[in-house]
Amino acid sequence: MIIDDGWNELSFPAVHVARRLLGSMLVRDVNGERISCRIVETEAYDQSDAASHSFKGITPRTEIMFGSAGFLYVYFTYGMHYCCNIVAGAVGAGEAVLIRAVEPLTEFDYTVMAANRLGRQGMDIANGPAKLCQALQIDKTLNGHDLQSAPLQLLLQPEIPDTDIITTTRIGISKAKDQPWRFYICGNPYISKK
DNA sequence: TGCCTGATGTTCT
DNA sequence: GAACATCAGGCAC
Repeated sequence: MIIDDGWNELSFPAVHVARRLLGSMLVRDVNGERISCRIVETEAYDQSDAASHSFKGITPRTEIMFGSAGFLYVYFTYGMHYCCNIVAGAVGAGEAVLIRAVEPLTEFDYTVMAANRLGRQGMDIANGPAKLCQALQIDKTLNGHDLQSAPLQLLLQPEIPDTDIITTTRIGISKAKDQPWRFYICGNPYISKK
């Protein structure tokens, strides 16, 4: 099923896809409820990148990253957090885009996400890769999930103008820190703090 | 506001 | 056995 004519763009390089995904929507069905949110911050990773899980080649964990674009790569980190990526690039390229922050679209979405975050309030309910996974109840059971289908769908939206996108170096990593591969929507209050 | 630290499981060497 | 694409709480200033 083709949701959007732009879907094929996901097989472009991760740096392109990371920008393209800004403003797109994620729709999550969980516990009989539907949460909709907008992607406002991303980071690109590819195989040439020492900070990327794919840097050392295919392992049982990273094989999803080397698969088809448009699938979800979920990994567990720091013993207590999940982070989610959208696979990008050609098959075998080992590229992905880390979703760092989303914003709820409606009051209802905000309420459900805040509840998933154990009642946390304000702008920090999903402004971090582990936070948004908690808010949207994304865990390893969704690793390898096709984002064209429920219970988690990616809906591509018209491209955000370059003038509204801020590009910076990535945060929260120890290797390849200088790559300017973090992107967020200018002025959005839901992005990460660092 | 900013720094420090504890919590914790998976992955890889 | 160490590293890790993190987060939240506590403390000093």
